[in-house]
Amino acid sequence: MASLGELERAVMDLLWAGHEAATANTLRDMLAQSTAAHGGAAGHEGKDLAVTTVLTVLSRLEKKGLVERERGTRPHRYQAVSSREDHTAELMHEVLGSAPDREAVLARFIGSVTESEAETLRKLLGHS
Amino acid sequence: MASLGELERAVMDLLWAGHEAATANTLRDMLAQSTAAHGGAAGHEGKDLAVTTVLTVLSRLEKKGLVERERGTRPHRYQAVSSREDHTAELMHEVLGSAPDREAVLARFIGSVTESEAETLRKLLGHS
DNA sequence: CGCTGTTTTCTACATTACGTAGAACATCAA
DNA sequence: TTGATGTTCTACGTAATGTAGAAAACAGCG
Repeated sequence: MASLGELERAVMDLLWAGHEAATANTLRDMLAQSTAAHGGAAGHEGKDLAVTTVLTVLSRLEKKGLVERERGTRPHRYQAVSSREDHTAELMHEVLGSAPDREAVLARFIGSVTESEAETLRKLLGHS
Repeated sequence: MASLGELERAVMDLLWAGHEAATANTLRDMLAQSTAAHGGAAGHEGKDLAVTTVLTVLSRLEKKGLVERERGTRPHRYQAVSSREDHTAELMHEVLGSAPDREAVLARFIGSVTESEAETLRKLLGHS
């Protein structure tokens, strides 16, 4: 119960990137720009959406518990409930928990982590 | 591109459990039994499905690359392409890879791992 | 207070994934 | 060839998602 559609993900990416709360209009504009300036080939084309579309998506994300809004201000301001890192880590735990033999999964998982990441993990696990 | 429906998951669970290749009929029977004998409360009720239903699901799983079939034998025999552990670990990597700052995600991830799992990880990461 | 521009909510439709299975086609043994 | 058994095609219902117009709620200005 945590998969996102393409547009939903694009919106979350924006909310996660600019760490402040944003309005639907702001987000619509950002989605329209969506600079292909990454130097990469892939990437979302500049979608030119209606504000209502963005609002619908935001409502759905709110219902999913990923976004919360300030209702006080007039153009409501939206922000991610948790950071991208927290959310991703949570997702990883969900996936991990879906298997009976968690430790076996971890073994496979560790097997294909980059050395730098392995180093990070060693540090994090060091204490105790 | 890796989320499974309820029935798809049930089928994969069977294929992962009994490590041998199975026929659609066998799987249909297994799904019908689906012993509530786990002692647990939850669990899938004994679904009594048509064989074609199982075949459809198996085809879809094959298209998703999760299942492969022997076409030689007459009742085709189906089996999981990779073990549940491998598949789950792969999923975890997909999730992890979806974030820009992988190491930050790992930090959060490690933060909420059980002690026994942490121990496992230390062992696995032990030798530099 | 009523009008108008802005913002939000309701309602709606298209597309796709998935559960489900009948109809039609393929195959093999007798 | 025929019948039993197995597989593929086709199809429909439901839910999620992308998309947005219509309608309602508001806030400031005469």
